[in-house]
Order: sequence, then C-alpha cells, then structure tokens
Amino acid sequence: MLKRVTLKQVASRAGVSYQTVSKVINHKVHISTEVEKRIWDTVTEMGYTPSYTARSLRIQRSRTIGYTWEPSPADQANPILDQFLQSMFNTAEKRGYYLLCFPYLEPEKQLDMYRHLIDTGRVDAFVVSSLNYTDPNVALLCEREFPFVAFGRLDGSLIFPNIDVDGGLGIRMAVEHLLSLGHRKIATLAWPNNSRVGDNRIEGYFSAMQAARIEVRPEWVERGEGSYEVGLRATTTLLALPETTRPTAIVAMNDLMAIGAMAAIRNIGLSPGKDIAVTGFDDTPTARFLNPPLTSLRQPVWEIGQHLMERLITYLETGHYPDPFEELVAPELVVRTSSTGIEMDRVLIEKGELYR
Amino acid sequence: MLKRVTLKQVASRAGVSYQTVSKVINHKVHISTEVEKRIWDTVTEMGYTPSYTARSLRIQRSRTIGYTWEPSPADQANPILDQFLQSMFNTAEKRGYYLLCFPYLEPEKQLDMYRHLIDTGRVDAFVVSSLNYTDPNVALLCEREFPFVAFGRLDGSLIFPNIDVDGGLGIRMAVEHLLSLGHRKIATLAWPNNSRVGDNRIEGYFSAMQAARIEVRPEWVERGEGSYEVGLRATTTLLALPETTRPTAIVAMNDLMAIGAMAAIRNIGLSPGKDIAVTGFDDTPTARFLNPPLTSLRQPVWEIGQHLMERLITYLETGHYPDPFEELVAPELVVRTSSTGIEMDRVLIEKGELYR
DNA sequence: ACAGTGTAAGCGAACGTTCGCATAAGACTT
DNA sequence: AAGTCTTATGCGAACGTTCGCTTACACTGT
Repeated sequence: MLKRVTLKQVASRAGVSYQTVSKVINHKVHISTEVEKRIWDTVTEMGYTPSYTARSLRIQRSRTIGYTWEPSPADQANPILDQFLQSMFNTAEKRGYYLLCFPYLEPEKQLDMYRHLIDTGRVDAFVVSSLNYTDPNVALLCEREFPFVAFGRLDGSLIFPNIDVDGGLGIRMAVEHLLSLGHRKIATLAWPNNSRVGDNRIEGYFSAMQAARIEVRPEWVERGEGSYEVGLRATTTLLALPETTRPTAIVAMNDLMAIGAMAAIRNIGLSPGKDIAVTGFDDTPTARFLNPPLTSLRQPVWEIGQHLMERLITYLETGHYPDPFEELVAPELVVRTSSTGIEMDRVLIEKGELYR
Repeated sequence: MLKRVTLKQVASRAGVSYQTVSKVINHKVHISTEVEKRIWDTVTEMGYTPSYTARSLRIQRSRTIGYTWEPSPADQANPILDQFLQSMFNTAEKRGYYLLCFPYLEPEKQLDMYRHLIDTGRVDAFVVSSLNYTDPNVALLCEREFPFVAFGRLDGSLIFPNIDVDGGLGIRMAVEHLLSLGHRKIATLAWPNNSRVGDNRIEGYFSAMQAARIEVRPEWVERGEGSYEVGLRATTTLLALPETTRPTAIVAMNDLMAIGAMAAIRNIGLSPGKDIAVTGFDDTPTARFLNPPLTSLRQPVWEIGQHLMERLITYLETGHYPDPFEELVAPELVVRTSSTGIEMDRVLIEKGELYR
C-alpha cells in the first residue's frame, strides 16, 4: 500500500539505466551475463514488481477479459456457474490474464456497459454466454470487430468463434436410452418456441422419435418457461391422457422441470422411475440425491471454459483464432434410477463403490 | 479496437488546452459556461472516453477489487455464489468499481497470487470469503495493511471489517422450532472440529438444548465432512440406537447432510418429516423441491454482498470504514415439510398460493 | 593501423491522463 | 490610476513503463 519500487530505483541501485532493467526483465535483449545477474539480484532484493498499469498504458493492452452472465432466479441454482468460472480463471491466469466480471443489466444499459468497457480500454476481449437469437451485445461486438468468444452459437448472419453443447444430440441420447428400455409413448417438457437453446434441444426429440418411426402426438409436447411449476402442471396434464396415449416416459429439457414431473407422478400415486421414466438436462449437483436419483445430461463445462479461454487468448496474442473456429461438443448421459427404475445408486452406495 | 480519441484531440478541436478538457470532465474547476458547453459538445461529438489505464496510472488506483472463492466439489453446488457475486458486481459498478476474479489455488500459490495482485497494483482491495482459523491470506493482508473486507469472521488476534451470518443463532432457531413441535430427542449432524463455521453452528445446538434443560447424549452428535454420504451413514447409525435414545429429529449443519439423512430414514422404511424431522442449512435452491421439501436456514446473501462492497469502497474513498466494523446477521428459518410433516407446500401449490 | 562488424548499454520519446502552480485578464478596492 | 483580489485558462511535470534508435566499444580481417 505504501511504497512502490520502480524501475528507476532498481536501475540506480544496480548501476545501469532503467531502460536496461526493463529490457532484462522482458528478455528483450542480450546482455552480459554479469550485468544481467546483477540486475536480477537487485530486482529480487528490492522486491521489484512491474506496475501493471504503467505497462498496460505503454503496450496499450489491459490483459483483462470481461464476462457477465444472466443471474439465475432465486429458486434455481446455476448448475455450471462455479465450474465454468473457475475453468476460465485458471486457464486465463496461466497465460497472465484475468477476468473482469460486471453486472448483468437490462438490454440497453448492458449495451452501454459493453461500450464503456471497450471505450475505456478496460478489457481486451469478452466472453459471452447465454445467447439468444437477437443478442444486441453480440451484434455490437461484431460490428466493432471487438474480440470475443461465445459459449453458445447463433445461426444468424453473425459469425464468431464459439463452443456449444449439442443439446439436440443430448436429448436424442436421452430418447434413445428410453427407447432401448422399451418405451414408445415418450412425451417432452420443452421450452417456449424461439429460444435458441430450446429449439436446438427439442429438435433432438423429434429426430430421435422420427428415426424410431414413432409418430409424435401433439399432446406429448408441452411447453413452458422451464420451472418446477411448469414441470408439475404439464406432467399432471400428460398423466390425465387416456390410457392409449398416456406417456410412459418424459424427457424434460432441464432438471427443474424433471423434478416437477416427478412430483406430479408421485401426486397421483405412481412411482417415478418405476411407473413413469423421467430424464432431465444439466445434471444439477443435487440430481444424484433426488428420490429417485435423476437421469440427466451433463455438459463438459470445464473443457468448454478452458477451450474458450485458450482460443481467445491465442487470438489476442497472435491475431488469429486457432482451429476449430466453432466447436460442438456432446453432453454425457448420466443414467440413474429416474429412467431405469433400478435403484443402482443406493446399491452402489451401500457397497461403497459409487463414491470412492 | 482501432482508433482511440484522446484528450489532446478533443482539446485541439475545442480550441483549448487538453488540461482544461480534463478539468472540465472531472468537474475540477469552474469555467466559463460558454467554453464548458463547447468542450462537452466536442466530447460527445467525438465520442471521447477517458482511458482507464492512463487515469489509473496517474491517480495510482485501479478501481478494481479482487475476489476468489473456494470452488465447490463437483457433486455439490454452491448455493449462494451466483447471488453473492451479482450483488457485489452491482454495488461495485454503481460506484465505478469492478471485480477482478482470480483462481483459487493451493495455499502457497494462493499467497503468491495475492502478493502479485497487490504488488503489480492490479487491485485496490480484496473481498475474502470462506475463512478458516489460520487463513494465511488474511494474515498477509493484515500484515501489509492492504484494504479488504471479509464474509465471515475470525476470532483470533486479527481484526478486520467483516460480515458474518450467525450460524449459531440459525441452528438455535432450528432446534427451538423442533422443540416447539414437541421433539426432545434431537440429534445433530455436525462438521469436524476446528472449522470456524462448524464450531459456530454447533454451538447453537448445544446452547438451545441447554436452554431447554435437555441433556445432550454424546451419541447424538455425529461429525463428518458435510457430504451426502456422511449424512446417510451417520443417520443410519443414529436410527439404530435403542428406542429410549433414538432421536426423533435431526439437525444437519448443511442441506447435503440433511438430504443424506432423509435417504437413510427412507432406507429403513420410515418417512422423513412424518416419522423423523430433519432440518438443513443454506436453503439450497432445490431444497424446496425435495421430497419432502426441506426445512432450512437461508442467508441474506444479497444484503451481505452489498454491504461488504459499500463498506469497502467507502473505505477506499474516504480512508475509514463506516460503522459497523463487524456485522453479524441472522439467517432466516424456512419451514417446510421435512420438519413439520405437514405437506403444506403441496397444498399451497395446488391452491396456487405459494408461488404467486 | 584501419575500416567493418557485431554486441552491450544508454538515451529520448511516448502511452493518456491528473495535478499543482503560473499567468493573464478583468473586477474590485483604495 | 495604481495595487490587490478573483476567476479562467495554460503550462510543465509526473505516474512507470516499453520501444526504437544511437552510441560506445571491443573484436575481427586485411
């Protein structure tokens, strides 16, 4: 807080010009080993650390990357936030970068926020997530040609480097899993139309059903905003269908709707997993501990954060993005009792095998 | 990315010296209204934004606050992270500050990380959380007299501004709630000794029991590292006690152990909430959706983040902390079926009253 | 002995601000 | 009308780096 050792002080102590010290520190020049050693010794002896700000001013870079994300509603934890952030911090730090986090605001204010961070030179680039079709922030960054990478793609005219989870594939995996268990009447709890992620996921449901030559009945597709309540209500409706069309399995587009679905199943005296199969999406940490444990789809969050960050920093340092420019990764289907009815989790816990 | 408008450019266009422009922008001086208007006009016309880096270099402040936190294990979401971060971003941004987030590393490396951020002048202050008795980072900051505030207190010799949740009070509230329901044989699932937070919480159990003149039997106190498995095993042990000492209620120090406890109760054919009452701590978002919904203690996270940030920034700007220097806030007991046995949640859901 | 070559280190300038002091001009005192 | 006080603006310097150019010097080859 008090003192700050500067290049000049080090230089005068070491008996050289301060510019020479700078060059030694940055390995910019060949220098007599004797002087070099003397300089390094004084540096450590005096505890010199270059001023981040002064360096930034000179090189015109902040070595800082901006990130913001949409906060979860209070009743709903963000299952991947912690890991995603940590993976980005870690990979960024290894290359000398840090993340500047800023609040998530209403659209117009948010745009100003981005502008401000760009114009003040506070960040060199952004990471952007939870995109939707017409994301004004992405448009701004593209228009300004400001560097960024995205978690999530957008199939409009804008092109930018991104990594996305193949939600369609994930749901297809879930449906195929249910088909392999013998289910034929499979319903889905989907998001409203026109959400980028939602459309992608439900596409997997339709394509898997089509591949199995099962006609999807319109009443099997329930839509809503992804909450517990929607899952509960929609499933209650589904279960009231006549015997011939009543689904025996439910594929939810997120865990919370799946949890609601299980509650609805229990409400009418049936047993989730045994009587009606349920799957979710996200593999919320508590999914394992639900009753019954929930079959869900897990995203390779750590890898995504790491790859995004590596690509972004490579771009900042070299001026071009490494391949692949766009990457689509598969989620992993985590099978638990809610779809199979077999309580293997508990068995394994008792045998002490599940959590070595 | 390409151009940057500087003070000098604005000045020459406005026909004044660049220093004058600076003064006008910073409201540092009284100036003829005519010139002032001309300057402001050119500023907006040219889209000038002061360079954050240059300003920082000059004023020797970064207006940046550092924060890191211990990542949750993969099977356990951090229930308050999102909200805590957002509350800090928001209050910081309102006063022109941003948060720099950095990775959580092993102790020695972490100390270097803190040192580095201080010595390079990258941050003006820190927010520190999840303290334990001998936190080397806190010791470093105290020794260097570097500004910081903490989420959590430490009752050693170090004094620093902090806000903490009164975990002891929370547990006392939970125990008193159970007592009021008629329970007398109340067990607890506690953390290992010598964790700052754990010791504080269990103290509430002992004091509430003592106040009710109930002798705590040693076998009622189970300890472990706060996981689902510990909750499951410890509760299985508790339920195997002879009728006379077998607890009718279980107070867990976090939600995950409570979830394990409920599983153990179900394992022996009993019903959590009806036969054995269970309470947790943290009010994980999914707590509401468990079967039965879990009674838990909620921390006023948003207020904590906001107050911490406000106090820290006030210190940075004025040089002294506003009162109170230390603040202890009460958690809120959220009563649900796992302790009462009455399924009011479902009733209310059906009546549409719970989630207006 | 002298030009040519290579290397070690220094020098001045610049990055874009803010800050304190100097100065000019006008207004006010005496 | 000369001196003092305000007020509005300008000026130089500094914050702590990095970068490109120049200088100094020793070493080679003829």
